[in-house]
Amino acid sequence: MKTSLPNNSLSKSTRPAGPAGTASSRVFDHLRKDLVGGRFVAGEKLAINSLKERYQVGLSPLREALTKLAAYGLLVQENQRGFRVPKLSQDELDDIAQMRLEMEGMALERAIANGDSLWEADLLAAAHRLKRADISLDKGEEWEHLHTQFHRTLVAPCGSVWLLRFIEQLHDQFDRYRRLGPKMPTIRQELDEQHHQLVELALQRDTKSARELMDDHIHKSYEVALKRYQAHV
Amino acid sequence: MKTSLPNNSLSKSTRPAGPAGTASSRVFDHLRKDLVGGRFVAGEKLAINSLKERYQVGLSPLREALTKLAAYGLLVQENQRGFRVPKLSQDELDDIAQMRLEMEGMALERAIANGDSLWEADLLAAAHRLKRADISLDKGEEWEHLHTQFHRTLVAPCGSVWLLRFIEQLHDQFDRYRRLGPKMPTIRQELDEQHHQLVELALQRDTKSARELMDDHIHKSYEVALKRYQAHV
DNA sequence: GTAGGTTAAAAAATCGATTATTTTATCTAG
DNA sequence: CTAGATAAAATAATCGATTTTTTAACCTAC
Repeated sequence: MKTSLPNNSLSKSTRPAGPAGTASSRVFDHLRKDLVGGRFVAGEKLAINSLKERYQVGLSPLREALTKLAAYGLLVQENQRGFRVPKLSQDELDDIAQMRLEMEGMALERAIANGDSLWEADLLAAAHRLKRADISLDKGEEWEHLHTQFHRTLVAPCGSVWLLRFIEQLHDQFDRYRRLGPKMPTIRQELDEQHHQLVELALQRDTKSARELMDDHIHKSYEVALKRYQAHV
Repeated sequence: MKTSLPNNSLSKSTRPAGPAGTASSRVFDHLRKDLVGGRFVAGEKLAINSLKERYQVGLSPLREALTKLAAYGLLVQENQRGFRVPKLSQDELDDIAQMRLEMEGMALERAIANGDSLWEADLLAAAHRLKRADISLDKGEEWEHLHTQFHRTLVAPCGSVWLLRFIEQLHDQFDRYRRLGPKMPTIRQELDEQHHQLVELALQRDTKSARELMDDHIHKSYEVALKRYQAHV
């Protein structure tokens, strides 16, 4: 039972829906960002007609995007009564964090076992870009994007398409909590320090220490997210 | 960091779309069954217009269902060129099986730790129903449904909504391979034997043995699925 | 006043037709 | 013949209007 590498995903079809994509995929991307970034209040019912204006699309592509987001877990769909933003709860945050612990730990170990020198280069690059964005005052979503990208790169060569897929989904869910409230540069830098240590340990192929650090990293992030959630309620 | 219990899911909104559900959710359920049951050939491009007739719905609900299935991983959507049934590959089968090993093992251990006496009763009932369906000649999808139900019950009290969700998704994916070709009652009974042993070990709270058996069970299923895949190619 | 029922307004879901894009078939120049 | 361009057909995506269902407002009878 060996492991696989590339193949399908939500991504190929829907993510890089830049200027060329369909209306549906563009709204999907946009809404996804907005939901993860906390631009809707948890529990809120979505008024489809205002979304139509907000995102400048017709009903059909909008509904398709909402449907997809519901299947992905960023929305809840109730038959005959539309879509709403999922509520937040500590129980769920705990669940998400614990799953991240298990799955990203597993993925990191495998990535260290499989990753080649191209990966090493990508990793260094991703960490560097992240640090840069950290220093310069963050305009827009730049840091968030690079942060996501860094974690993605870290586990990319784990060899399991499904594991990567689940991890991505969990990240989106986790960020709904972590990104409550305003950004805190102090914490950001503290976590960023760990990012660099992670790269070091990965390059040294020190699986055990890397995993321990990853656990710690997720735990720290969890504490941040939890504080924000509690402050937010 | 404790664990959570109930909450959201794809299920609440979309699964129990019996007679009352929307057209979209009914087609979703139906298509999901058909895809998992292998009634479409892997790689095939779906002709939306024939699906419209086959499932007796209009374009909008049909497209919503297809979109949702793509987000769920049972279809692939390519911008501007519709939907197709994902290809099968041994790499992917290996990936899915390995992920099942990890995740269902984890879930089973947690379920044994958390499950109460109601769970014990449910488990016995589910195993019994499955055995009955096994004996009587299988008309329709009865056995498949009870089998799914059994495995769902087994891990139900694991305490993680997300873990359950991922496992369900992996099961659907796995079944695309396992259910290639005609049903084999012999193998079915052999696996069913393990189901009963699993119940026994779970009731005894013998975590270690239960997990080992679960690993073995998944491994056996994997070999069945692999044989079918190879015969199918 | 309040439970139960009726009606009006709002929202969700679906349909049928239109528009945009891709695919296939056909043509033409080299 | 064949590569590349062009036109026609097929398919995908989107729009606007209609139908269905839910929600809210308003009665009426106890």
